[in-house]
Amino acid sequence: MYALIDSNNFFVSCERLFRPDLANRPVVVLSSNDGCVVSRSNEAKALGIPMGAPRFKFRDTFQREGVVAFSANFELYGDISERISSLIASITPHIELYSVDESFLDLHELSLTDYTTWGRAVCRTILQQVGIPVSVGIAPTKTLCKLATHWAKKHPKTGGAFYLEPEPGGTRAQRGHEQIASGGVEATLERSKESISRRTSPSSEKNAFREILALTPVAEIWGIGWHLAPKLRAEGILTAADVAQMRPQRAQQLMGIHGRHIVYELNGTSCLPLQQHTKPQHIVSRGRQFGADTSEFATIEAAVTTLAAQAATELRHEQQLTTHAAVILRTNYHKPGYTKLVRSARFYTPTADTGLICSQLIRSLAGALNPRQQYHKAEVVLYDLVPADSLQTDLFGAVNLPTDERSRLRMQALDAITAKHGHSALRYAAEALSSQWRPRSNLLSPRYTSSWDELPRAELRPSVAASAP
DNA sequence: TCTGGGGTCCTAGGACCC
DNA sequence: TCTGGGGTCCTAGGACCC
Repeated sequence: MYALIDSNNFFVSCERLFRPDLANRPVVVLSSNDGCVVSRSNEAKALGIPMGAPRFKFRDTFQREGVVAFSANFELYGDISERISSLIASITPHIELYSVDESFLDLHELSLTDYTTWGRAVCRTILQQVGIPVSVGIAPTKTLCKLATHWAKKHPKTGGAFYLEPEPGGTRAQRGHEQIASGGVEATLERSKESISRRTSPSSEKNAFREILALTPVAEIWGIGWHLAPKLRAEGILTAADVAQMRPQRAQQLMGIHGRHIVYELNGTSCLPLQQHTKPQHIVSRGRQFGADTSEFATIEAAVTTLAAQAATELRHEQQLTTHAAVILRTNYHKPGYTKLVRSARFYTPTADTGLICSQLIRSLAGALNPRQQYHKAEVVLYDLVPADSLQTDLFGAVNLPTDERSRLRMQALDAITAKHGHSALRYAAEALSSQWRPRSNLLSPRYTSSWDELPRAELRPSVAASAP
């Protein structure tokens, strides 16, 4: 049995944690450059602001409805996320940290008798100790946990937790392959939409499983995205109940191996085990859209150096080395004549040296830039990673060992100084050539929990306290 | 005017091996 | 009816997640 703990409107909830005055008001958090909406409070959702909405298209709504917008404050969200993770780790060691706001738990060692009561207690504890509202879904497979969590979120009556119990034998064995009802695909889709909007809760506990599957459109199933959903609908497969009744072979034909897994998982057979130990990454990348498009080399050099330095830092943190780095410059995708420029560098001795990676990438870029292009975004990608403790070098690598050792110690010193004195204490000079490229984030909240200068202040005034009733 | 960032995995096809 | 069989590796593209 698994549980999924999923924070509600996570980024917005983090902002509200320090701004209780924003409760019950429409609040959104924006992406980099304050471009798109990436998190919405329930009030903002109710105003019809969709996920990913470009801010400029909803400026009127924001103004009219008094929507409060924030630039994304990832330092704050990361810190709050860690607090929740460590709280969950005290419940069971069998955890998969799936994303910044979601964790799967394997419940087999907890010997619970009442899943729902346990789930509600988890919600209360996290709300009380961290201050973030979460939803808990409990089920025998991760895919069903997702559905259960979704249900818990949509229905306050659940108290934030929902246990989704499959019927014994699964839906497929009992019902066989369903034919599309008369009237064709379109009519069936319409009927299904109607039934979804009309009904909000299953009529009885006994039939809850089948009904919830029948009320879940295919696009809401974990693993089925906006590309596959129309393909399935064209086949007359409209809901999770329909997917659960597919032949696994057919699902694999339409959706690849994931499709087969989804069918089994919806029927209560687990195919996706808990991934407790994070595997080493295959790729490290850092990219940013510029605050304003540019063709100036110095600005681009500063951007690429900064991004490469961030990527190299992450690489060292992961204890890996790269043998292949690339820099990608793009013009604006939304403007005619979109184009990109890719240059790469190879390292015959694997490295995580910021200076080496930066200088090679900048060198590869020099002369390649088209001065008539307005560049919109830069990305640095490090691939072909190898563990830092493996001593694989090229044929002549042994000759360079003293150099490599000096590089390793240099990076160690850089990381130590950064850890003690902050990101900008020690930088490569090219980073400081220009800050023109930096994205806008004009609506940034303070880093309440991770910067001494930005801690919230509380003042106790004895006179006020004394005169209060 | 203004449209995010950072990842993962699978698949098909081509080139190659004996 | 039935081109030999059984592989590996690489890449580009496509799909997904939050």
